[in-house]
Amino acid sequence: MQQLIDYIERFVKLSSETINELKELARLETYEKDEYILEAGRHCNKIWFLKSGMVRKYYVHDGKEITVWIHTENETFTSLQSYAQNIFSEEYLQACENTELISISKSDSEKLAQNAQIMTFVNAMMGKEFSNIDKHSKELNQRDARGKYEYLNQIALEIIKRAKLGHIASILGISQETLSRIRKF
Amino acid sequence: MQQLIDYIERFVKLSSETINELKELARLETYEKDEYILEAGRHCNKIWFLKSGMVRKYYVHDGKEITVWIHTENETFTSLQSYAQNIFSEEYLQACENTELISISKSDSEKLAQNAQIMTFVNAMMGKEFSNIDKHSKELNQRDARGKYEYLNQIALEIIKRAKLGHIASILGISQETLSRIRKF
DNA sequence: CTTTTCTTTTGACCTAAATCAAAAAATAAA
DNA sequence: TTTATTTTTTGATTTAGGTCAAAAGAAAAG
Repeated sequence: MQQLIDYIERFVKLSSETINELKELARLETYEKDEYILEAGRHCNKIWFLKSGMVRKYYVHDGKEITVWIHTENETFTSLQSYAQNIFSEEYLQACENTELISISKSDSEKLAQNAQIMTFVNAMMGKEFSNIDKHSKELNQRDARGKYEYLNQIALEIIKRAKLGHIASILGISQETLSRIRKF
Repeated sequence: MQQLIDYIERFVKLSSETINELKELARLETYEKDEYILEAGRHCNKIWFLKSGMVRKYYVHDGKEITVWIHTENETFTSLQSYAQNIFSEEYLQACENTELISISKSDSEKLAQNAQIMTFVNAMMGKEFSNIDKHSKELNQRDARGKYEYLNQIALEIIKRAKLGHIASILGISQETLSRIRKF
């Protein structure tokens, strides 16, 4: 839990009351490798903080799994469209390794929304998340296969080091054979 | 101005006080074809509502203009990274036609932020904008050239009808020759 | 350990789309 | 209008990266 507090305090200093509130609302969840945190067709009503392990976000298009992103330690994530707009998720969230998460449910986070410190954090986090997606989509849409790989290597080394080749290739929108060839120069 | 109010009321019903507040803060801006609304290297401290005309958002990469998106009537837009994080914009906003905008400056919108109705609208708008970028990046990253064109044709017919071929091709990340060939089947 | 299953690499081939170049069409300017 | 400029189309050629198939390596299961 301290890990989550440290993470939030990189955005905003928390009072001890806020910390206590957080501690009451946050839940520890553990998942085995390959277990689902969220499946498509369900409502996503949580935000998660990744304590340890790795989580893959993907959706299915024409029967093929398209990996959107892979999250590693000390990141927050959710299925944003479903969470923000109360619609069914099109995305799956699956543990790629044994994983520990801290979750805050939507109803609970709405209680926290009364708290200005938490709102500052949530806004900063959302702004950052938004900027990231905006940036990634630009970078990945314009570069060639090697350029995409180098970009990912710069901004998300953990993914490159730990994720499966096929999943990385899918994030980049290239075939895994091409990625394999890029890797050995 | 009524046009902006109608637009907002698609998200949230406004009281007459809120409408009056809005009317005081909002400014009408007009731009000639090719004029800049925002240039890279400057801070973006406004949100705009597009009353009439067309605005292209682009950035420069390796000396080439990369068109990110083109906005048409009844859309709101800003240079989000710059606006949200107070950093220099990497994006240009340029009128593609003679254009009328309604602008609200950041300091003014922070006054409006005291107003719960406005906050509901701002959050809904941001959520929608976010969802759009998220969706577009997925769609455009995975499809082939024809698929990308068909996607844009579905979701943004105005762009297809009114924007220059080269700009559309740039949004899709394909060459304008390829787009020209796709168009005549 | 062996065997089975899953993942990555390698090779051969093919296709979508980029590039280069020039003509045609459309728009703007004189 | 005629001329100049910009935009779009068309053709020829090249190439990055996809697909298919099989081998090699690694991990998991027996």
